[in-house]
This record gives sequence, structure tokens and C-alpha cells, in this order.
Amino acid sequence: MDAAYRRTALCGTLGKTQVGETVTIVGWVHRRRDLGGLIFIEVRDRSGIVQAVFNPQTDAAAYQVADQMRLEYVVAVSGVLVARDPQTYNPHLPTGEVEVRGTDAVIVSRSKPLPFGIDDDLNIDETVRLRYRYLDLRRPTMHESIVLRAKAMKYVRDFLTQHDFVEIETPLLTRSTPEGARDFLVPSRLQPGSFYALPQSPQLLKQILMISGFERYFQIVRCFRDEDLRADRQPEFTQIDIETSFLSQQALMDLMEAMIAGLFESVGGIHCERPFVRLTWDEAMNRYGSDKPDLRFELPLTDVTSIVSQSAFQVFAKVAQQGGRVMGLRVPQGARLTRSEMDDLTAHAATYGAKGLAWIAWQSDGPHSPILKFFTQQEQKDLFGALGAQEGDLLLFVADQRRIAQTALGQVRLKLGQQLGLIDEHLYRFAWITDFPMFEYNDEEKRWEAEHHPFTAPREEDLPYLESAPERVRAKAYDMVLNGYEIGGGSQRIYDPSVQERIFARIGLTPEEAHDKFGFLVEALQYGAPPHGGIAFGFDRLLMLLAGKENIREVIAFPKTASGADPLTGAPAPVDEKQLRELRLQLRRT
RNA sequence: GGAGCCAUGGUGUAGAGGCCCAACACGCCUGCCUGUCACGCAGGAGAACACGGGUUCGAAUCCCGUUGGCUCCGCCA
Repeated sequence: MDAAYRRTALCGTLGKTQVGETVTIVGWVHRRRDLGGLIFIEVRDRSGIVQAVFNPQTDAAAYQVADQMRLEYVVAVSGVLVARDPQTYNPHLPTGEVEVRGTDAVIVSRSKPLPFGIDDDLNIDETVRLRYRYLDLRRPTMHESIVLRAKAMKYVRDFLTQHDFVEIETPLLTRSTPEGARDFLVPSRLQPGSFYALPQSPQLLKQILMISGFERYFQIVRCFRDEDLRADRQPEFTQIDIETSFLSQQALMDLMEAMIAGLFESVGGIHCERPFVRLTWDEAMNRYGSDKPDLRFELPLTDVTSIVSQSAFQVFAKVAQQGGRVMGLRVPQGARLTRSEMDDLTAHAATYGAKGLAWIAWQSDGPHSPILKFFTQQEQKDLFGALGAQEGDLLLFVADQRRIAQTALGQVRLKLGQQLGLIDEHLYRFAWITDFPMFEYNDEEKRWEAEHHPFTAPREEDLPYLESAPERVRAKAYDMVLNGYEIGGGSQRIYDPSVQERIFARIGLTPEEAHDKFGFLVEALQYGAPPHGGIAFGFDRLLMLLAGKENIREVIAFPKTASGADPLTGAPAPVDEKQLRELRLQLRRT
């Protein structure tokens, strides 16, 4: 039999208990130390590393083979496992107290010199890593991340199966929908001129499955969105997709909280404080200036609009009169920030649409600020009181439309949290954000859009405002947030077809369009639709946080670059004219 | 669509207008070495400095553009 298949032990599992046994290990040459008269080879397999030693005096043939071995060759080594002399223990290896005395060795497969070493904490250009992803994945941390991913997937599957969820697959070739992200399209050969779309999520089909009576559905499913990438966003990504019937929002949130906390605890060994913090969207925006606040530090925002609305400072007063907000942030001991640090913060706020960042620095000789002179003694007192300002503090302000003021100062808060070292990297602070606004006005298209998606149920008490004041309508929607990342989001769905039609009308879909795009759902809702709701988690992002990585590509075996390319396979790539012809497609120049 | 940062042997870096037909470390090749473990020692090969223009007597270095990468804004129901 081929030596490679005679393996009797995994490298990383060898220890003193097996001393005396004759073993055959198979794996890659991780390191090679040739002392001239003695060769040490570290052999690595999926379990770990163990040292083999070759002595020309006792095992000349094996030594000759070891002499030929080079890094990353695949080799098989047989021999007795011996205890090392205590003086030669290697404390850096779990198997460092033993070694295989190589009496028989075979080179199974040779390797060209590698473009980079198989070592962790190597800082290699990511394009090179992705081009040679098979080598990159040999690195122990990458291996661990991919194995962690498998464990997490199994945990979720087991948890949901134990709670009577049924795993159901939905098609990847489905139809394009008008709302939401840009679709990836797949041309139909059998129906030229028509296209499938890859799913942005199985949203409609999982609702249909509720109408079909499954009551508890889940799927760990690939989703596709043709939008620009980010450190935590890939064009194809994996969701834990969940839908339930007859389960209150509260009950669903409790169950999901148990699942995610269990996942982090059992797979990541990470303790999670429960119950998770719950904030309404309004509270989150007001206090942290974000709908996915990082709660590892406090540094809250304060709405000071009412204090400054009558002030002589026109920038603030005008914003207040026009219905905007003036948001303030107290930075304890921030008065010592330098001019250039302030400039950085101002530029940061500007990225998020703020027109400026006003400041008051409370030095030892009193408050200093170019805007202080515009405020009366009383206004100053109220301002300091509202913010709890003390000597040494820096007060920052953004005045703008509510959302811009909140977001811009919220991002300043985040930057300061990082800059001032307020973030404990070991903390995992989960939160639920609830009561999102149902609609958001799209300035470009001059219409109201669903903030979540158009199948989200509005809160009953807000239904009367659907037509008259859509900005007041809140949705039965909820996001799960962790350390500033949105890790999941869902909602209770509309199960009354007439409400569904009102929502479609509100977002500017004509009855004909609604019927054409979503008719099957509206029709299905007429055949006994149960109250239902669900949630979807971004599995890759969850993994990224679980593995403590800063980038989603680290937990995906074959990810894409910022331009959507895969340097390994060369995708995307042009196709043959023949393929285009079969699809009756023609490329345009612009 | 916009902005910032980056690009030098296989890999990581040094280089700040003449010191550079480019240096160092790791890797690779050759030789020596019997207890190494990031083995050590000696020697060697390997780069038209991403690409295209320009400025200059002279450009890896300065300027413009292109390409690619990363990050962010917009976008992502």
C-alpha cells in the first residue's frame, strides 16, 4: 500500500502515553533542521505538529530520504515514538516531550518553494494570500477559523433542530424584486430575454413556508447582493435564516438570544451578559447616534436643542427653528486634545454630513470656545448642567437635521472611544434595537421607502398614520447588535393582505406593480396566513466577531476582494461568444 | 459615483533628487556541522523599483494619469 495511507497517528495527538509505540505519521514538512549528521523534521497535519529525527548511523536509508525533504513536501514517517531527554523538551510544542525516531521515510509529494511561509502573524499582501489561498489556508489561524466556522454551523443547526425547527432549502434561481439591494442576475437560456435573480435573502419564500404550515423554519443559506463591499460585507454571504409562526416578538427574541449566547459561550468560550440590553431605535439614536451602538463604553450624546434654540448663536438657533437637533457630547478630560486631533474629529464628523463640529474646552482657568460669547450666563449654565460638564472636559456639538446630527456626533463618539482607549477588547456587549421607523424618505426618488422591507408589520397603534404621517409609523422590527456591528435583524410580518396592500401603496407601488412583483405573496396571504415573524443573522459577521477578526474575509475560505474578484480562480471573467449567443446576449459598449 | 492610504527580488521591509546597474531579514541553491527546535556557520543565485507619461543634467525617490489592493462615504429593503 502507498505509504501515505498507512497513517496510524495524527501528529498533534502524540504524547508520552504513546511512547514505545511504532507509529506512522503523514503530513507536510513544517520545518527542517539539518545538523549535518542529524536531521530534524517537524511534520504538520490537521491536528498539529510533531518532530521526527533521523540518524544516519542507525537508519541510513531513512536519513537519505530526510536529506531530500524540503518545506511543505508531503511525507510519511514511520518509527518508534520516544521520549525526549528532558533537557531537549520543546516547550513551544504541545508534543514537545516526544519525537518520532524515523526508521522509514517516504516523500509522497514534492513542493515548489512557497511564495510565503506557512506561519501565523506573517504580514503578507492580501492579494498574494488570496491568489494562493490553498497555502494561506494551511496557516494554523486560518485553519482554526474555518474549523470554528464548521463548529458554529453545527451548533446553530443542532440548537434549532432541538427546538423543532425544520431545515428547508429554497431556490437560488429566483426572481428579481424591485425593493432592496441590486440583484445578481442569471440569464435564462430556455426563456431568452428573461432573467433569474440570485436571492438577496429567502424572505418571501420563508413567509410562504409559514403559510404552508411548517411553523418553524430555518436555513443556513447563501445570499447575494450586488453592492459595494466593505470590511464586513461580501457580495455573497451566509445567513442563518429563521421564520416562525404563532410566536410573539418577545418569545422569538428570547429564543434567539439564547441561541446566540449559547453559540458564543459553547463555541467561542465567550461569556455573554443576559438578558441582552434592549433599546428602542429612538433611544439608540439619541444616546449613541447609531442604530448599532457599540456599548462597550458609554460616552453618551445629549440633545441640547431646547437649551440653545433661543440663543444668539445663529448656527444652533436656526437649526432648532427648522426642526433640526443640536446634539452635544461631553468628553471627560478631553480639554487636552490637540488642535490636530480636533481637526481630525471635525473631518470625521464632516464625512457623515456634519457642516462643523463646535467645541467648548473647559480649561483650569475656565471654559474656552469661539462660540461661548453667543450664550448668556444662564444658557451656559444650562448647557454645562445638561452635559454634566466639569473642569478638564471637552464639549462637542453638531447641529443639523436630526439624523445627521445624531449620526455625525455618534461617529465622533465612536472614534473617541477608540482613540481614548475606552473600549475593552474582551467585552461582548449584545443589544436588541427595536421599534425602527417603518419608512424612510428617499430624496432622490421622491418617495417613501420601507426602512426594513415592505413585509414588515407596522405597530397597530401607528396604522392610522400610514397615509397621513408615515414618518410616525414604527415597525415591529428588531436588530441584534454586538460591539457596534449589526449581527442580525428581523421583524414580525404582515399577515393581513389589506395591510400589505396599504404598505405597497405607501411606498409607491401601483396595484399592478405590486400584483406583478409580489402577487403570489398577497394571494397566499388570503389562504389562512398565520401570524409570523422571523430574523436572519449574518453568519460570516458573527464568525468574524467570534473569532476576534477585524475582517470578514478571515472567516471565509474563498472570499472576494473589494472589486468583487477572486484572485484564485480569476472570477469574474469574460465568457465565450458561443455562451453569449446561446443566451441571446450581446455586450454593449457603454 | 466620491475620498484617503498603499505598490521595491519569492515574502516582509530599508530607501526622503546624485551615496543605488538598489540594502537587510526570511525563503531558495551549494558546502560544513550528531540534539536542534525561528539550529548555526561560510558562500551563491535572484529586482528593468506596478504600468504609462512628465519635470530634471540626473528619478525607486518629485508631478500627472492608469491598474491593482486596503479602508471609508454613498450604496447595502
